[in-house]
Amino acid sequence: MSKFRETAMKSLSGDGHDHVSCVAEALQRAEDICAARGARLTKLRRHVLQLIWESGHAPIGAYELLRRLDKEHASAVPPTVYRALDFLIEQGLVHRIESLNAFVGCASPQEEHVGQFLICQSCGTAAEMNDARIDRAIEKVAAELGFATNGRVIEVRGLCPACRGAEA
Amino acid sequence: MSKFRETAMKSLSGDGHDHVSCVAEALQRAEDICAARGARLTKLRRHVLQLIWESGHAPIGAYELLRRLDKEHASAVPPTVYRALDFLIEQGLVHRIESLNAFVGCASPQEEHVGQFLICQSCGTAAEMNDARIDRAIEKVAAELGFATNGRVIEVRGLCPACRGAEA
DNA sequence: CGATCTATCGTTACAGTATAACATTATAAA
DNA sequence: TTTATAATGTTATACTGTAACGATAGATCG
Repeated sequence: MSKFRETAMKSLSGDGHDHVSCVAEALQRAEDICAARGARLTKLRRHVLQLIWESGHAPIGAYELLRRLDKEHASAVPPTVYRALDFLIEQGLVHRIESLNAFVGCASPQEEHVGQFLICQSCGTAAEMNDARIDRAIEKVAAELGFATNGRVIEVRGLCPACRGAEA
Repeated sequence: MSKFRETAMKSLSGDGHDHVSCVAEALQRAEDICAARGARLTKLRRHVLQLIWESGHAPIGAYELLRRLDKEHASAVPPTVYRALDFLIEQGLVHRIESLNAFVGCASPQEEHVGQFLICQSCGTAAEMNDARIDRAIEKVAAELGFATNGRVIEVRGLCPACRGAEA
């Protein structure tokens, strides 16, 4: 398994990637984190989080979530999903990918971090780098200009190892 | 003048910032670049570019451009402005700010670069860093993961020196 | 020059993304 | 229980972006 895939699919089970367990683990982590904070991971919010993870490490749009939610939640409308997303993002369980208007599960919700993503243009997989060297480089340049940072968007497009190999 | 302002307002005239000249210089640069390439900077495209620069180093949305364009161009509709933006971006004269759905004039359209922005949440000013150290850090991490990069979004939110000072 | 080809622009319609505002229900706290 | 607060339901609408096709204007070539 490539380092890219390892990074994208952090909660891997052994060598392959058992995505069913991966989703289950992500949901369990979310339960634990919310319980510890007294935040309410309601049925609806949990369902949205599950759909995000079931998208398989590829960012998914709000309206696609809405379509999938609709199957078991007839009253779902845009505010339904956007409010759930607001909560999940606030709790650090989900990241928004600005360049795609889409959402992806956070790989390490327990740790403080901004999101730094590598996004494959072919398969759609997004891997969270969260590399301190990149953070430091940015902080350094910002500091040199007297700029106080307060959040950032780091989204790198390109091709993951698997899709590079598969090219004609 | 702070380094941030110097960076944001690269074509500064002396110590202060003569924005009228700044806009004129940006338009002249664009004329030159397009002429050299045989690209057609039409009246419409030039007008949109001018409106972007007249926004004063703060990113401006497509529909706000449309409203301003409308005053002298009654037939303007969304495709009018989006097509002009497509051209300007393709020519490297304008950058899109993904996290704001907005557009800003490129500070150095002659040089090859991706856009790296510091964006003040208070005054809206966007400064282009284009720092090679940040590029290198990102390329390094991507390479370690076997990821071939092909474009990126680097947008740092925060407070510029002037707005930090002005805080209560 | 006139015919032709292509890029640009006009025009209509619509798709996709996101939020405001207020009513209702469920949960927690007193 | 009563009360307060958080969450959800509901309707409507705002904002952002594109598809598709026709009309026009500039370039190219005989």
